[in-house]
Amino acid sequence: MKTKNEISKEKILAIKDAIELLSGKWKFCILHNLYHYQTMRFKDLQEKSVGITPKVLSKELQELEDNLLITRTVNSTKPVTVSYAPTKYAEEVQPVIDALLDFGLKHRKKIKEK
Amino acid sequence: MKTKNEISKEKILAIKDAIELLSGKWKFCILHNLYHYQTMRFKDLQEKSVGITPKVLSKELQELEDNLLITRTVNSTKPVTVSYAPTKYAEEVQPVIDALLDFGLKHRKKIKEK
DNA sequence: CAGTATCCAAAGGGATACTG
DNA sequence: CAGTATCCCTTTGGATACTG
Repeated sequence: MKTKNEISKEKILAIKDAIELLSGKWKFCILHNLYHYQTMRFKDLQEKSVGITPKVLSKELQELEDNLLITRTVNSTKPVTVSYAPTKYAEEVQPVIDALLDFGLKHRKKIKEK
Repeated sequence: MKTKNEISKEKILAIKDAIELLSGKWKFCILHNLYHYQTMRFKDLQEKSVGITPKVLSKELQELEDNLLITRTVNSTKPVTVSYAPTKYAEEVQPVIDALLDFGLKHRKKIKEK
């Protein structure tokens, strides 16, 4: 086995983190909707992400918030409403999405050829 | 809620596929090792992917092969050995890896700041 | 409206042992 | 050597009901 340039443990972890961040069943879908509408309430997200249950939606939103990709704002209305919006920082994931989309489209074609 | 350009169902699926493809706990690690060494045997992969069990390694390799990212070659030695190598097509995932790495590194810094 | 609580089924993955 | 077979635990996520 020949030896080329090694990739560091740090880099492996970084990639794993990035993958994990987008791996939830609905996470990408939520993120996409938020990019699209800019600001949405819990119920809006539930309706757009057809099939998601409140428990799961809540969990995924918390994780996205923990990762600083979205913000959660409580509005003093009656009854109280909550708005979710993508952060400025979330723009940093755009290149990842683009790369995933590009490869994903190619790959679907490729696999169909089999 | 304002309306911008919609993303198609097809695109959403493509992205989901791409994410799923890399989501296995060891898949990226295996792919990385194969890029690095070009060709490895089952046992080599097991040793380099510290902690993986043969059952899981076998499964992940099959999935990568199904997705045309690696090839599996049986060598007529005694005892029989098997070589795994990345395909030419596997180069197409490189931009995805790069984007994931780039974001992942930024993200790890960002999260530490919290 | 925006969640939380509970229960449950399926999938992912580890440990260990075995086989051609 | 290159896997398979079995068992089992943890995680993920769906269904349903309930609360401030």
